Amino acid sequence: MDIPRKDVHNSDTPLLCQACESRHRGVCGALTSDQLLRLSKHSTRRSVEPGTELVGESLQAKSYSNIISGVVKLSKMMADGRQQIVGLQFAPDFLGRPFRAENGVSAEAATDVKVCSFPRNVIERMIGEMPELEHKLLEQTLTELDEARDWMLTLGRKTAAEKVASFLLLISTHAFPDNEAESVAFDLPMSRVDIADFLGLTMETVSRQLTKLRKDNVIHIVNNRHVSVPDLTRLSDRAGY
Amino acid sequence: MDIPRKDVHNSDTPLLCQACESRHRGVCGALTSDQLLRLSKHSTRRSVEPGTELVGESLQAKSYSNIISGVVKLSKMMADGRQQIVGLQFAPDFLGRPFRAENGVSAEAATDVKVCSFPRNVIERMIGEMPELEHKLLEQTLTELDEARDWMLTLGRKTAAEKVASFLLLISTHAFPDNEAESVAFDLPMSRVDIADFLGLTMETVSRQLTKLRKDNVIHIVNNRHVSVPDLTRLSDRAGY
DNA sequence: CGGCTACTTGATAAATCTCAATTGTTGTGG
DNA sequence: CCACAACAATTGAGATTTATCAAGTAGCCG
Repeated sequence: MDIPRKDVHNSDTPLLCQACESRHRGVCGALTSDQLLRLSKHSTRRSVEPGTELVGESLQAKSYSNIISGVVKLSKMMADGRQQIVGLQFAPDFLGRPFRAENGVSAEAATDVKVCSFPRNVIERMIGEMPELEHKLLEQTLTELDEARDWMLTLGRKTAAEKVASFLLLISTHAFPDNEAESVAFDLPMSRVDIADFLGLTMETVSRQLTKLRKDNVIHIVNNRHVSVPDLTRLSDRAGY
Repeated sequence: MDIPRKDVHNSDTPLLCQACESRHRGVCGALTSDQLLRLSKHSTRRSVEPGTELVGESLQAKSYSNIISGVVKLSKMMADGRQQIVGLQFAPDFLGRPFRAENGVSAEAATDVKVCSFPRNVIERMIGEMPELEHKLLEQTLTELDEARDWMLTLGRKTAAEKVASFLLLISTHAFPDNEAESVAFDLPMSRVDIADFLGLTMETVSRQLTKLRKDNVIHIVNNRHVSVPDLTRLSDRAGY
């Protein structure tokens, strides 16, 4: 995106952060240059491929991350293998559960993902010292709670057709948060199986509903992943709003 | 209820709060006597009947509440009347969404409910001044998010039989948070229709699944509302855990 | 081009919903 | 205390939606 501008007045902002697309968004937006410097001493950036587990059993418990780009899926699994995706996270969301062991939620990269990670103890210390940081976290958590509850309505009360339309609408709005136009186009960040696991359906049902939307010209699909929506209002109607 | 007891050592704790069953739980646990005093100057207690709307269009936007006793259901409704209950709240939960207009969630007393309410602006000012209060809110919000995600798994992936068992288990554990015994008995806080709206089912399906659990001696029901569970492990098995 | 995987499509089965009738519970007035 | 009305819950039969199982097709990568 933006190339970092030289800024003498901010020469103490860490280089890594100057180049970060999320510098002013997400939790880092709450930090001063000094604080960023402290944090960046312990931060590491990495890019991961789709399918990489970011929180689970492996490398998670000791670190928190900011999502810089890409989509992360949060999911839960039952003993017999049934799976439910309980949330999608986009940049600049914060990844990781402060003050608590993860509650059986695992996080996995859905697309190529870039994250900036910090050790758990550094973050927790800073949270204790900086009310503003905790405030940002509360805001994000409240947003996630709203989204979770919206999705509960989708899972519990919508038909398969409405669910699939709701999913497409969700991706439309999150891919371009301030899109005002009536049409959009995007790549689906996940497979039919993942979509089914997010909607509480089977892959086949998802596929059939996509076909129906396609036949009704509500959407166009090329190469299975690329979707264009000529009229968001019509999609929204199909989603039950 | 209780008549406030005189307590010389806490003579500066407001009488109202001394008598409050939730004094040391929930968000008030974060407050000192001084702070409680300030808050209690503006607080009002009331008891409401089942069905009373606590947050919605009416008396909500300007106040927050602590639940002192009873069960509150949070729900969402679609334009055509389909309804989904997206959460249940028990004492000493905090009721109301700080820093934000309610996101289409309405709160209604499921049982007889007692609440202690505060004006919005007083709470928001205190939150700004007291990091500890915000921390408590973050903790509660994280807990609610965990519960919402657990329920998403139930809504999306469990069978009707597992859903009904999950509901009974949820009530069992929340009615007696630190029950260690293997059996419990309680009154259901809501009707079959409400249970169906919580589980994303119809009333008839809920009824049939309760009958099945009853015939299998996993539960006993008297007068439609009173349930006893002789063996929580068996119920838990039925819930898919 | 060939092989692998993801996706689509079709036929059938299973779960859940809908509609309708019946039973049970609670509260009221005599 | 009983009879009755009003409401809540159960039960049954049939319709509908979605899942399951089984091919078949398309896109992707060597």
